[in-house]
Amino acid sequence: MRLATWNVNSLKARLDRVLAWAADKQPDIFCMQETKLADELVPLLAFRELGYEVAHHGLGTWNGVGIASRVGLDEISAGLPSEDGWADDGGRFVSATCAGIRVVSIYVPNGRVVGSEFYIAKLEWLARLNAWLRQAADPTVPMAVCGDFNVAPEDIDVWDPTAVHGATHVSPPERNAVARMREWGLVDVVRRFHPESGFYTWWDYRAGNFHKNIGMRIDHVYLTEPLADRAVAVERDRDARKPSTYPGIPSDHAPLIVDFADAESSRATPPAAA
DNA sequence: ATGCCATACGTTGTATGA
Repeated sequence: MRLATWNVNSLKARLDRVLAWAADKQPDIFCMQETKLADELVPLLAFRELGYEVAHHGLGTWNGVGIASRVGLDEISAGLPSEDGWADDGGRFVSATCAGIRVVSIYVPNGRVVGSEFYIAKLEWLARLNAWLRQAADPTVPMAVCGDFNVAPEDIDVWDPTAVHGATHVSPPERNAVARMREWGLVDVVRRFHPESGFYTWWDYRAGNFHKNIGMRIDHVYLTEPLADRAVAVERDRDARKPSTYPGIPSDHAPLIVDFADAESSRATPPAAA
């Protein structure tokens, strides 16, 4: 079972590349962010040709998140709910159950500049996500929260912690919010498999930053323990960030891929050979 | 390293991103 997540930076502009990549990498569950599409403009037929159903939440122009699955797509929920009835209607949260896994695709607000109204809104959104975890989710149930968190959890996740524009993505309140997600019971599975520094998922388009590895690790796959225990490999597909590998211009983000052992294969006693 | 790029919207520019 293969799970992937990718900030595609416009599914409209990136469609050929995304489809070619999916056909090549064959994710069973494929979370996308920044589709920049309204729900009715999602190219469902193109995904269906590859065997995927798609759940999507987006208003168009900005944001937009989706989950493509070829292992079932049930209990679709769009928008981040909260106790007071507030829900994200900006296209930043969609969830569905796929092959017994609760899958969540998120696009956390950017925040722009520390202290700005956008930064406050980012912290509020992350607080609501934490509240949703504690109210509506269960750390003993297989769940994957995937997407563009717009937070680099540690200094090793950014090329220069002092140089980040406006100091967002690295500020203590943002990092604390993501730490609270881990404290609740989510595992940073990419870190578990790749403790090295400089394992980035985003590089600015400008100034050759990709080739100089001037970037940040801001896209994440956070798993509850029962699912993290099944993970056998984690790949960050740096090739997908290169112009030459797939059709069209690359996104400024690289995809993450997590491979899992089948639920049955973790049994203590393997099935008898046929 | 305050944008040299890329996107959307819409029209030769502005807003946004991280």
